[in-house]
Amino acid sequence: MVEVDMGQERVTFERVLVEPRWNPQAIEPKWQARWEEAGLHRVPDDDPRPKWYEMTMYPYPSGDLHIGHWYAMAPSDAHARFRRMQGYRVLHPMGFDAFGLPAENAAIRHGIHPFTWTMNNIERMRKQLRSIGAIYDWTREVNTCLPEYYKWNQWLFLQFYKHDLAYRTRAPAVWCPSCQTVLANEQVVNGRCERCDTPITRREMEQWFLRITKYAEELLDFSGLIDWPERIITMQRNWIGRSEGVEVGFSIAHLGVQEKEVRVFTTRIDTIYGVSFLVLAPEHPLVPKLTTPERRAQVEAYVENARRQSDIERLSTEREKTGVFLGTYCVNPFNGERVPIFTADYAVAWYATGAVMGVPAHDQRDFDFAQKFGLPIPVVVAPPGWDGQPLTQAWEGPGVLVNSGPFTGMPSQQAKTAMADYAERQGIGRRAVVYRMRDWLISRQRYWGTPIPVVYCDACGMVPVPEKDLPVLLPLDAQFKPTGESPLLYHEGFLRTTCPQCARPARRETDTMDTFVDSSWYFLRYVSPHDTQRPWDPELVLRWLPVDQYTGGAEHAVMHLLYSRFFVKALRDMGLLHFSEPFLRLYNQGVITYLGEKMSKSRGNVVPPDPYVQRLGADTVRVYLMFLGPWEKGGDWSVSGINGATRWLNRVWEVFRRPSSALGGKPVNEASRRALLRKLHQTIKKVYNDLDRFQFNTAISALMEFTSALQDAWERGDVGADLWEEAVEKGILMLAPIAPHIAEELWEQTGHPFSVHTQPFPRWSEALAAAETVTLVVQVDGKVRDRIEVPADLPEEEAKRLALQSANAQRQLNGRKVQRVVFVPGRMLVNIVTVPAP
RNA sequence: GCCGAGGUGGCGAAACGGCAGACGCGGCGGACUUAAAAUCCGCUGGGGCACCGCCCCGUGUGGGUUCAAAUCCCACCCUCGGCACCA
Repeated sequence: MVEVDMGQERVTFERVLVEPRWNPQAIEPKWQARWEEAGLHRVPDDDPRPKWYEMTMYPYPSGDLHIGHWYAMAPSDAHARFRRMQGYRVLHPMGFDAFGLPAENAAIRHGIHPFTWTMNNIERMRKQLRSIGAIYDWTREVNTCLPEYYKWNQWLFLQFYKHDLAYRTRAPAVWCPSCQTVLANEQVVNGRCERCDTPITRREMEQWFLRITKYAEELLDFSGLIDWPERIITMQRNWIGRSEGVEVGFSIAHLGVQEKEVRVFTTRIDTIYGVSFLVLAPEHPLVPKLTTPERRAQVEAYVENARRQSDIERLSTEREKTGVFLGTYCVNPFNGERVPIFTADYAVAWYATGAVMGVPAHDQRDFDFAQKFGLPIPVVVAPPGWDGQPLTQAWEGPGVLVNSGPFTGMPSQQAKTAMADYAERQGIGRRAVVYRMRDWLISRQRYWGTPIPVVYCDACGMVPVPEKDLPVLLPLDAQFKPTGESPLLYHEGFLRTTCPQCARPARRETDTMDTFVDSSWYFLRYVSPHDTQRPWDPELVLRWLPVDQYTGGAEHAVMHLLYSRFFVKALRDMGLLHFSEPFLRLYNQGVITYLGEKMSKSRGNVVPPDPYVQRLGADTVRVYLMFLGPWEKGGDWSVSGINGATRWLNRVWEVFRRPSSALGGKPVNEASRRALLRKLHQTIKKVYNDLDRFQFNTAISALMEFTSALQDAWERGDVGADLWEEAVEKGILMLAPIAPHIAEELWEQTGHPFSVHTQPFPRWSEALAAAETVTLVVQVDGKVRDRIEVPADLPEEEAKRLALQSANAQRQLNGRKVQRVVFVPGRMLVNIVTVPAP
C-alpha cells in the first residue's frame, strides 16, 4: 500500500483520497494507445495552417519525473492543445538534456557507466512523461548525449571558431573543488558553485571561451521580443551591466617601466580633479612593476593574501577597506598632480581596466579608503548648500564643479561632456563603454559532455578537427577515478590521434563543453532531429522558427536564455539563420512546494507523481496542478486539495453522460433555456480567454460553475434535448485541453466520432453571453445600500429614478440633501452623493 | 545597500477604479446509511441589533486623489526573488 507523509502522521492513500469513478486506470492507457496508433500527435511539416511552436524546457534525466516536472509540463501541454484547437499546426516537442555531472557522479559512486545510467533514466522518464498524456511527438525526441546530437555541437563550435567567436586563452578561472571543473561566471552564486554549493576558488589555466561580449550591445536590445516577463529582461540587463564613461591614462613614464601609463575607467570624469590616489587590483599586471624595493615584501604579502581569500570573503560588502601603498606615483593628466598608487582588493581585476581613480569626496568607497589611509579628500563637485567645510561622507550626486581648473563653475552633467571632449582632443583618454558580462567559459574538465573538437600537434600547434572527421566520439570504455578527474586524461585511445594537417602524432583536447552549449540550440534540432547531413534543415527552420512560446522556470533567466539569444544572433551573422531572437514569448511558471518548502532530495520531501497518477489518473493530477493557483505563482502540493479535482471530474463524469433522452418529459421553459445558453456562452468566453493567457485556475473554476449549471438544468428538466446535447458537447470540448483522456472517453460515450482532439475549440456569441437582467447597485455616498434586479438595457434616467425610490436608499437620505447622482454606464450602478441638509 | 515581485477569510485564491472573498480546500449542521466512507443539501470574514432584515468594521500600516480605491499616487513595515566594493 502506498503511504504518504502528511506532516506529523503518515496516512495511507486509502483513507484520504476520494475515489475516481470513471476508471482512469482503464481509459488513460486505452486512449494513449489509440492516439499513438492514429498518429494523432505526429506533427507533419507540410500542414498549411499557421504554425505555432510552443516549447517547454527539456528536463535533465535525473531518474524520476517529479511533481515539479508535471507542474512545468501539464499546463504547457494544455496551452499547446488549446492552440491546436484554435486551428494552428502546433509543434510541442520534448527531449532530454542528457549530458551533465550527476551521471558522472553516479559512475564514480556506484560504478555504473554514465551512458547506461543516463539511458536507463531516459527510458524510465519517457514512460512517465507519456503518462501525462501530452501531445509530444516522440519521433522528434532530442537526446543531447547521443553522437547524432553532439556531433552538431562540435560542428557549431567549429563555425564559431572559424568566425573568431571561439578562442582559447590562459585566464584565471572559477574552479569548483567538488565538481573538479571550472565554471562559467554565470554558474557562480554568491561565491558558491551553483550546482553543489561548494565555495569556489580560482585557478589559472588554458580555457575555451565563446565571445558573447561581442554581442553585449545587441543582447541589450529586447525589442525583437513579443512578450517576456519584465523581470527576466531586467535581470539580463543587469547581468550584461553596461556602463558609459571615459578611459583615461595616468602617466607613469617617469618610472622607467615599459608601460607609459595606467589606464583607468570612470563614469565620473567630472570628478577627476578630486583624485587623491589610484588603486590597482591585486592581480593587476602593473602591481609588481610599480612597487618600490622597500615596499615589495609588504605588497607581495598583500597580493598573496588576496589571492588566497575565497570570493565569499572578498565579496562581503561590510568589511573594512584594506590596501598597500606601492611606493610610486603617477600623474593626473588633467592637473599634473602627483598621485600615489595603491593596490587594494576593492578594485576587481576583471572589470574594465582593473584600476580605479580614487575620488574620496565623491565616491563612498574611495572616501572610506582615504580616511583609513589619511589621504586628502578634496571637494570638486559642490553639494547643495555646501559651506566649504570638509565632508563627513562622499557626495555622489550632481552639483557645480569647484577647484577644477578651466571646468570650474560647470554643472557636472555639462562638465562630463566637456571633459570627455578635452580628454579625446588631448589624446589622454577616450570615451568607452564597459560591460560587466565576460566571455562565456565553455570548457569543463569532465568526461560526460561533448568533446571539444581540437587536437594539439607539436609541429602545427592547435588544429581544429575537420568537419568531415566529426563527430569526435566520447569513448565509452572509460575508467572513472574516485578523485573525480576526467577519465579522458588517461584514455590513450582517445588521447592519441594524428594531426589533420601534417598527419604526425597529435594529442586530443580533453576538455568537454558546458552543457549549456547543448541547450543553446536544441530548439533548432527539433525540426529535423534525425538529419545526418546538417544540424537542422533550413527549409524546416524557415517553416517553424522562431519559437512562438517558451515556458519554463525562472532560474534560467541569465544563463540558458542569454546563451540561446547569443547563439541565434551569432548563427544569423554566419548566414545560417534568418531570425534574431529564439523565443518570442516567454512564460515562467512558479515553483511547486510541499509543506511550504522547496522540494529537494536532501530534504526528502519530493512528491512522486506516479502513485497519484496510478490511483487518480493523469487528468486529476493535471486538473489539480492547474487549479492550484496562478501558474506563475506556483503553490503548495496538498493531498486533500487534490480531492477537489477528483470530485469535480466525478461530477463531470456523472453529469455529462446523462442522455438527453432521459431529460424528463417536462415542457421546455424558455427562461431556463436562455439561462443555460447564456451560461454556456459566458463559460466559452471565459475559458477561451483564460486558456489563452495561461490562467488555468480561473478557466477551471468557470468550468466548475458550468458543471453546476448543467446539474441544475438537469434537475429542472426543462431546457430541451437539443440544448442539453449542445451544452454537453461544448463542455467536453472545453475540457479536452485540460483533461484529455476523460474528454475523449466522454466524447465517444456521447456518440461522437474519434477524436475530440481534432475538433476546433467552441466559439461564443457576445449576444448570447449577454445578461438579460442585471443587478442595479444603489450606493449612497459610495456605500452599497440596495440591489435591484432590472433589465440589462435599462436607460440611465430610469436607473436613477429607481435608485432614488429605493426604500433602503431613502432611509439613508433622511436629513440629507442629494447633491448629485452618478450613473456608471455599462456597470448598472448608481451612486447618490449627499451633503447634510441645511 | 540597489533593482524587481508580492502582502485579501482558518487555507489555496477571485476581483485589478464601480456589489470584496467567485471557484476550491477545510470546518459546522442536515439528508441517505445498522454504521462508516462516498454522495447530496444548507451555513461558513469579524462584530452588533429593536435578527424573516438592517447597521458598523474589514484587502500589511499611515496619508492622499476620486462621487467611488484591494485596485491609482506618496511614505513606511514585512515576505520572497535577483544583483551586490562593477569604478
